[in-house]
Amino acid sequence: MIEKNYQPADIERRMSQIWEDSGAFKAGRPERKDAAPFTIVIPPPNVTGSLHMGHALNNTLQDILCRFERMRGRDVLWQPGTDHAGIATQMVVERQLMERQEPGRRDIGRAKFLERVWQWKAESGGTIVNQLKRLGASCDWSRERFTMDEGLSRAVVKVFVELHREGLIYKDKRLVNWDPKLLTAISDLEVQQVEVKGHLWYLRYPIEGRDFSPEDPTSFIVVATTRPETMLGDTAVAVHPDDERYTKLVGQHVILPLVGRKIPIVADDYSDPEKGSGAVKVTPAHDFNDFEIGKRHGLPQISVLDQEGCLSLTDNEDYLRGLPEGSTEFAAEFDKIERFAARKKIVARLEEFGFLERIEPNTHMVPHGDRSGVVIEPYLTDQWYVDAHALAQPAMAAVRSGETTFVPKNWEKTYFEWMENIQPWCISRQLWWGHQIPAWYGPDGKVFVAETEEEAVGNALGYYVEQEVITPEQGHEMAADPAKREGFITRDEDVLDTWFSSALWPFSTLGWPDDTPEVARYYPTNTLVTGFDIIFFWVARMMMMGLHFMKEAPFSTVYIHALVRDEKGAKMSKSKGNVIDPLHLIDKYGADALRFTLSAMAAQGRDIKLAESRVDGYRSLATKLWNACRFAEMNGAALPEGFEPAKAEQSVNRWIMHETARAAREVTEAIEAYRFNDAANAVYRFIWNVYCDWYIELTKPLLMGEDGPAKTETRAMLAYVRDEILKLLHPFMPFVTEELWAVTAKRDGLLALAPWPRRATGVTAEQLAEMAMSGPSGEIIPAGMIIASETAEFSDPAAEAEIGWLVDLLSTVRSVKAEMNIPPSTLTPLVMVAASPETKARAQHWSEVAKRLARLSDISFADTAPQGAVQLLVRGEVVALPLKGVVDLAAERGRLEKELGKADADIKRVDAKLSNEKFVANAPEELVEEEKEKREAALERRAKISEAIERLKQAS
RNA sequence: GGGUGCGUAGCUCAGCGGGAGAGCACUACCUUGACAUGGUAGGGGUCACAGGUUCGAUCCCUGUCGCACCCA
Repeated sequence: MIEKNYQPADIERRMSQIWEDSGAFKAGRPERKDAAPFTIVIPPPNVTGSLHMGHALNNTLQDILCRFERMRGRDVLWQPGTDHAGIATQMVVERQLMERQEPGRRDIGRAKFLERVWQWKAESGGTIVNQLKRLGASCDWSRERFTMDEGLSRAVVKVFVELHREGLIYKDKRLVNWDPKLLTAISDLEVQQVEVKGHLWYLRYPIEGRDFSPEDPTSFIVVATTRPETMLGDTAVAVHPDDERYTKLVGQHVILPLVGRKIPIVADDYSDPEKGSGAVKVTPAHDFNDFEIGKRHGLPQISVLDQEGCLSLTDNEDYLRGLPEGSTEFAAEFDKIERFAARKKIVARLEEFGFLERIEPNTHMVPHGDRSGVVIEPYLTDQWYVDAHALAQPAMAAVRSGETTFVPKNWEKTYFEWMENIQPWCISRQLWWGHQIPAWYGPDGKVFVAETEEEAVGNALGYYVEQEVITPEQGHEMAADPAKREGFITRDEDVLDTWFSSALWPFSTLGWPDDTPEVARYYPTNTLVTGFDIIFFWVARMMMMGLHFMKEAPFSTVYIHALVRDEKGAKMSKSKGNVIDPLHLIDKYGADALRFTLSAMAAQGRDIKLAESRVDGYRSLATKLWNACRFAEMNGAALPEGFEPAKAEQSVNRWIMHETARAAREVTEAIEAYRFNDAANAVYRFIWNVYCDWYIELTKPLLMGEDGPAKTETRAMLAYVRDEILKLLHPFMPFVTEELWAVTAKRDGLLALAPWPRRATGVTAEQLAEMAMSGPSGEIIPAGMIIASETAEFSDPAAEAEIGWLVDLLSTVRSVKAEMNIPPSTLTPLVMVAASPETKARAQHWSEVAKRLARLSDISFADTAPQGAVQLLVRGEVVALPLKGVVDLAAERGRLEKELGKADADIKRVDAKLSNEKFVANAPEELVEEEKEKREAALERRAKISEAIERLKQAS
């Protein structure tokens, strides 16, 4: 029995439980061992995360694909899990310690702190997973993975060691994006460029050998900078080689103000003559561009800041090297001043000595850490790098060759753009939470990389014994006792970038590096579904690692979906306060409504501006379906064993079969092409505008009439189409459909595992039959369901023409009656004028339906329209409503003349085309034919309308 | 500065060479045998602007204006 009201919250809770208990989403179902696998790995959300709209969209689309393919009989693995989110997680736990007024991270030490992180993970790490379940994500939850799992960690170590052995991972001293608050390097992609109203400071650098005077422009060169405090680390001044103002100065030197260092003036293209003074200061240790200039000109790199962004001068050998006498005083005075305070102080000092020419307001982009929010410092440090350039080559080739394709295709351009300009990937992070780098150092700093500590220590001790740094006896002792080697052999403290482990996700989750059956069966995966903002994070890196270690690209299709924005089109962000919480929408409208909304709006290549009213609107679809199913139930809808819908005799039943087949085709093809919005709209239209609006209305007389074969057939068809609808809608609205599936008939299996109305390509009819016959627990499924999957090719143009005529008739009559202001309660007679035998038969057959739906008292036939009747054209034939007395004849004449005008306009337009020689010559033949037919039809219409007007004249 | 995409009904969006559609909102009417979370009928758009290509442009090309995002 179907409940009276549709209550999503209740249904969703129950269905989640049923899916979980039945193991419906488990990959590797025995009865599908011969079926083609379909694999998707979830882009693992941060373990600290909670569901936002982006996740909701991303996972809805993945779920649609998975449920669709599962119903098509494939062995679906949707691999779920989370990533350990190094910085984010560490911050969460540190904050927690602070809030609880417990000792901080550094106080309790690394081991203890990591314990706390794991403890946190056990308590709160499952939030997002549970939220995904609420959304209805049909992942194989039994296979859930975490990037810090033992298995995945082994994969990370193996990959690191192998890449290191191949020279693709190395240690280097380069500039990194340094977060002075979190005290770690961060990735380019974790840096947000923020527009800041700053200044451009114009500084006078005295030219060597001339007497500096602010009054004498020949005694100095002016450089413009947005970061005056870095001037302490300047090692050159650059001018453009073609800039004639400075040609003579190239090769000369300037004396760095305050510091006293002698630095060269070099010619470099980087300097823009149009900007500032045309001369720039070069600080290789504090600016990415300057770093490159420095390399081109062999300049020293002088870092003047410490990890926390304070000036570091007194103990700084690089800084002090080559400075004149007395400069230590300045160093002592400015040492340890925080960078922004230092800026003020340095500018003041420069001004005091006449080195400051002027200050201009200047709006520019300043890098900020997206976690810490502080200004990021380009900072010179030793870090581990992956040779991304080398790994990118096969990754690009795979896309060029079509091994992997992007949908929509234009994202390939973004992918190539990024891959071609890829920089070495800095993978070390100065954090505790993450995969600690498997590298050990000896006393001389020599590095030993190995998969295990034993191996690394063994190698190291062997090496130092051989080098006679230690004796063999010492070596043995140290090997046996970690305490003895402490201080001699030390492990690298740093951990790896979270994305390093995420890059391995498509194969590490399947059990690699072990040789598991899952790796063999499910790799490479089929589709990756992700947002474009993650192309760089994810797609690129998984492609690199997948190709390098598995020799095959990790997925054949990358579907890039839109960003979900607020209804005004702004990106949702906490700071803007425009975030729409998907869980709030789920609570309010149900997960099904949210999912349907997101899919209906997921047009390719376009962002989703989400308005809550749309969700509300699509909830109505669930309600509508609910009530349609109630109607079917109340009217004895039942699918008898052996029912063959294709053999239905009633034209309305043949028509709905025709429409069902069409809908199934549309939905299937749209999902196959990742046109989720088209698929959603097709199923929406079919349910509401075909099944509910017409089929149910047209069959009411049959269903409520006397028992007989026609009624039996209609009851069967009502149930049959309902079931097909439940299937077609299931990927979009899994909860309500699964519930209705369960309550509308005695079923032998879940809807989630029922066969799709159209056969999957690559699955034979035999395979399908086999799958259909043995349900989840081996039970037998009625034959009707097998037929269901076979009849989707059904087509019946005759039935379509008949019902089409009926629909036109009813719509036209209703429209005119409304226009004439005839109250719906007034029943009026209808006269078919000079009806063809076919029309006459149809009219007789459908008279009861027509009378009810168009509020008619009677249908009769005549050779001519009665005097003073309203005359209508339905598919080329005249239908009259004798409304003499009810109708204002003048108004009716006005209406007809308007119609006549329309017909005339149509004829004129078509004539204009057809009389255009160029059109007839150039347009496709069938189009010209079409136009001719249009002309004929319009002429005929015009004649009938004229006739009607004549008749009306006679009446008045 | 470079790139990508977008300006279509009051709002949110489809469509994309052959006289424009949906949902919501709006108007009128309807407690008709599932559904008022409903039904029926309707109003509403020089498809941002200006050129060009074409027999024909909302759709293709160029430019302008406006908006958004990405990368410097």
